[in-house]
Amino acid sequence: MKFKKRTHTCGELSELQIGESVVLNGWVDNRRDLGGVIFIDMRDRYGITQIVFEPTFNLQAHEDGKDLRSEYVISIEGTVRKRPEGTENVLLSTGFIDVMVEKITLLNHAVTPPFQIKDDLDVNEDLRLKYRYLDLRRSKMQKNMVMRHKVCQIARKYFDENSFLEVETPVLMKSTPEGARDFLVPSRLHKHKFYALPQSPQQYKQLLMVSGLDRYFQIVKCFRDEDLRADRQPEFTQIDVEMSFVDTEGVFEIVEGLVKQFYKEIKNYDLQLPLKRLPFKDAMEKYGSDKPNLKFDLEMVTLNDVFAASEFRVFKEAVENKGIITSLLAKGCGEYTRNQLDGLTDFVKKMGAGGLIWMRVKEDGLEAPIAKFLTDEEKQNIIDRTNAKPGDLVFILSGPKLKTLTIMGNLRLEMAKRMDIIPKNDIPALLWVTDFPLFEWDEETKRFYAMHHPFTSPDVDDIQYMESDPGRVKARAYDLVLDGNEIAGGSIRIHNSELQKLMFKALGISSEEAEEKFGQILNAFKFGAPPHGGIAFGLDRLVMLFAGESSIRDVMAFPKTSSGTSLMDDCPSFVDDHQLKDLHIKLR
RNA sequence: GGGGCUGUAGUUCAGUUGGUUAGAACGCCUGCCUGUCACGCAGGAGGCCGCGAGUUCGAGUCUCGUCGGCCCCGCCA
Repeated sequence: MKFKKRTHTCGELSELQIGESVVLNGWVDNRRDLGGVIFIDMRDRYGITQIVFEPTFNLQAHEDGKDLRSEYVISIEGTVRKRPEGTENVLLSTGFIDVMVEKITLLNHAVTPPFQIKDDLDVNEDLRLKYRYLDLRRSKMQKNMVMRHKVCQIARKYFDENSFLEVETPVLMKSTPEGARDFLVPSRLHKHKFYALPQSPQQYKQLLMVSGLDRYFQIVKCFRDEDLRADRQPEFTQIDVEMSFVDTEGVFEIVEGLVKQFYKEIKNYDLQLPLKRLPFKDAMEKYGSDKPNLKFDLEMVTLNDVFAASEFRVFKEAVENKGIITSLLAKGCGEYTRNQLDGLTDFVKKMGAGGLIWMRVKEDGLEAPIAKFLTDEEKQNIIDRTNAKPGDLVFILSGPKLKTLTIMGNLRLEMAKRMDIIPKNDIPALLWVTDFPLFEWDEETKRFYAMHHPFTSPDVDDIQYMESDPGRVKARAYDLVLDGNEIAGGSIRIHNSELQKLMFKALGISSEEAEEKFGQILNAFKFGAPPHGGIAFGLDRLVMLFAGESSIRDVMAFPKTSSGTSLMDDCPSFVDDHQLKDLHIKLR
């Protein structure tokens, strides 16, 4: 089919081109046939231009224009004309001109789409996902794709300017059962053996440091076979970074520079550096989260000392079991009904809390179901420590430390929503969470796991406790948190094979097992590994937050459903028997 | 693995206590209309009420199961 190359896109014509002959290619967006004259909004990625079919201007074009329908693909030749006085559309950048059509070429028909290609139309997400290629025609989705592209380009430019090399790492690699579940790929050439898709290029980027590449980055797909969430997909993209001869400060400096650049170019916002830092312990105790949302002012207060000698059984147990008693002050919520309080009790119980203690603050003190178990001094201390005023509500939770703090942290977020104290402005609440524990105790398997990953360096002062008291060892690990979302995480790594062996030992991994699973990295470290560290951004999450979306699906071109399927191409799917035979796989 | 929400024209939804022929808006089709831009006006087509059992004289509505979607907890080094 013959058609002319476009002279302009649908987003760029203005009064500057009045009188010019132009060619536009694009889609029929909206059609307004007034009988004597037909207006069509012609759409492409760049915008919308109104084209006009008028019989007095061109009789044949007007005849042809009658047959056009939504989403037809067309090429038109015409003349740019200033719109008549009073018919300008100020909502469109091209709204001061029309293109009077002289010739129209129909490039393709289109059946009526399953949903209208409009931004303000509510469509169920499953339908959008099934027809993702149509969903992506909507300008909102195109804006998101453009923003994602911009974030990548800003990162590439920034890293390039700072001497980072973009290096590709393998997608087929060895399975490392520490951490998330791997996606496995069966090997045809090697019977009964499997590749794994990377959860992150962690080991490769460390090996690149051993190679002396000094500064590496990669915008890279990662895969984790875990249950999904609004901000979690089985395959996702990281901006992966690693640097040699740096400590925590060196990583922070580079990352903060990048984040500043993001805000400058995407939000036109001047981010003040350095960013706030908060040790993990404080984050947990004040906000009940390792990714605290500091957009609003609401802090938890630990009350263990207040109840150190309490006779109230619940508190007494918490103190004796080295648990925690934490409180949250809900200002002005003293009038909450019993029904509301029961709802909040259910809320915390669902997360595993034994119950929720609440106290209404009155002029003459505390009113609460548990008041009779507390001394006057304890009551007064609660008021003083939480800074409660009459009309307020105090929540108290007690139990095992991390679990209880986490539940209170969720209650904090819930109360912030109910109290409507989360500002809707664009000012980012960015901070570093630092000093994570190196190890995390797992009740189920009764052993320590690496909280970050097994290559994370311990705090130098804590190495002495790695065997005797692993729980108190702090890691040189850090997360970057934006408005309550973890957008990046990293650490200074171990670069010494002896320390790495000690780490594996502390994790209960035998030297044989370590050799088998991580032999390459232990071996590499013997050959002069430089001190190094790095970080990885969750690109999807970052773009989601920049775009103001609440799901990363809306910033991914072809995402999966929350059960990990693709409604568009219907995967995962069954495969032919001969494929399985090639792979030496028998299904049960 | 657990909890919650959800499924009715192409789309978004309404549908009363279980009761006649399941409605609205948008979209689609036809006709009229020369300055619309959510064009307007007139007319029309369009339904396996996700699927399967059950209760009932009678089920979109009640019960059970099942499939899909969304959100959360666990999980996510």
